[in-house]
Amino acid sequence: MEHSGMNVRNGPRTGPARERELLLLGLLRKREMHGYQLSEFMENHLGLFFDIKKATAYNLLGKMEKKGWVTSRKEQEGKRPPRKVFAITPEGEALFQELLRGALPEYRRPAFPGNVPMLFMDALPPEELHELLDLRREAIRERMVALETHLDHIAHPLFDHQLLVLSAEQKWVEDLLKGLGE
Amino acid sequence: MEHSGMNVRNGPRTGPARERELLLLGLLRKREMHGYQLSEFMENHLGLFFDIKKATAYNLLGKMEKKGWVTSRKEQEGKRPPRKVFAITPEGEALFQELLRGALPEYRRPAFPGNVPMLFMDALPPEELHELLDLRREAIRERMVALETHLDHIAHPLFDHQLLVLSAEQKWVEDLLKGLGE
DNA sequence: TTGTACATGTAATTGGTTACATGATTAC
DNA sequence: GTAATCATGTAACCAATTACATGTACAA
Repeated sequence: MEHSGMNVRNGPRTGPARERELLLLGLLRKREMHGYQLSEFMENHLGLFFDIKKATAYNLLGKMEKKGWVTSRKEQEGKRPPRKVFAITPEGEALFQELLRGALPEYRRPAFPGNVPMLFMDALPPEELHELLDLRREAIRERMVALETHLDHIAHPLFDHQLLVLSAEQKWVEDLLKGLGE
Repeated sequence: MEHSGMNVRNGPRTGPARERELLLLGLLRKREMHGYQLSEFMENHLGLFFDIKKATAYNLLGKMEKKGWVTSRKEQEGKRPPRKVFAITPEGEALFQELLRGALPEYRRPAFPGNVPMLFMDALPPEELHELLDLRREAIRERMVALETHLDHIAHPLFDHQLLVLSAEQKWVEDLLKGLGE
C-alpha cells in the first residue's frame, strides 16, 4: 500500500506527530515500559510540559510497532492484567537519532491560544478590563507557585524554561495593567 | 438534531474551537468582511501570532452562519467572483461578549512542542549538542529580527508579548550553552 | 501563455480526545 | 460493597489541514 513512486523518499520526518514519536522513543530508549506505565510516567513527570492522553499513547505505540520502531512482548505478573512491554528497535533508535537532530536546532513557534482575547481588550470598559486582567495575572502567579512547589527535578532544564516564560507573561500583564493606570 | 436532553445547558463554551470563533467574531465585529478578506487579514496582520488556514476559516464561517452568529449577503463587484460578506448578528455579539469575558482572565498553558527534543540532550555528544543548540539560538535570534523589522503595529500588545517570550527563550538557550562550557 | 491574485467551497485525510467496554485486584 | 488502581484497547467524534475543483481578471 505504499503510495506510488513519487515521495517514497520520505526524508526527515515533519508534521505534528513528530514530537510525540520522539517523546515515546526517547523514553523507551532509557528503559522498556508498558503502555500504562509510559502514560503514567508522562502524566506524573512531564505533565507540566506536554500533554498526552492514554488513548493517544496506546494508539501511537500500536502504530509504531507496525512500523517496526518498537517491539512488544507480553508479560504477566501474578494475576494482574497482562502487560504489553515495549522496547525500542534498532530502526527506532535510528529514527530517534534522526528526529532528535532534526528537531533540536529548529525553532517551532509556540502557540498561545489564550492570547486571542487580548486582541479585543478595547471592547471592554476600562474598569472591567482591569479586573479581568488582574484575574489573569493571578492565574499566572498561581501557576508559578504550583511549578515552584512541585519540585520534581527530573525534567530540569524544561522546568527553568517554564519559569522564564511564565515570568515573561507575568511582566507583560503587569505592564498592561500599569498602562491602564494601576 | 439537538442531542437529547442532558447538557442542553451548554454554559460558557469551552474546547479548542473557542478561540477561533472568538477571533472571527471579534474581527467581524469591527467591520463586515468576506471570507477571503478575513483570511488575508489574519495572514497579513495576525500571522505572527495565530495561524488559521483558508479552508478552516471558510468552514468555521459556514458553521457559525448555521448557528446564527453571523449572517451573509452576496456581493458582486464588476466581474470578479461573487463575494459572501459576513456580518455579526446580535446573538453573535452576545457570544463574543461571553467568550471574551470567559477567556480573558484564564491562563491557557501555551504549547511548546519544539521543546520535546530538549528532554534528550544527554543522548548527544557534547560538541554536537553545542553545535545544534547554537543553531537553535540563531533561529530564535532570526525570528526576533523578523519581528522587529515587521513594524505592523496593528496588534500592538501581542507584539510585545512575542518579544518578551522570545527573549526568555533566547536567554534559556544561552544559559544552556554556558552550562556546557562556552 | 504562464502565473498570480481573487473568490469560494468540498473531500479526503490526519491527529487527537472522549467515551465506551472489559475485567481483576486492592483499599476503604 | 463500592470505589480506585491496574491494564488494554476500540469506536465515535471533533478539529484542522491538505489537496482538489472551479473560474475570472490581470500582469509578466
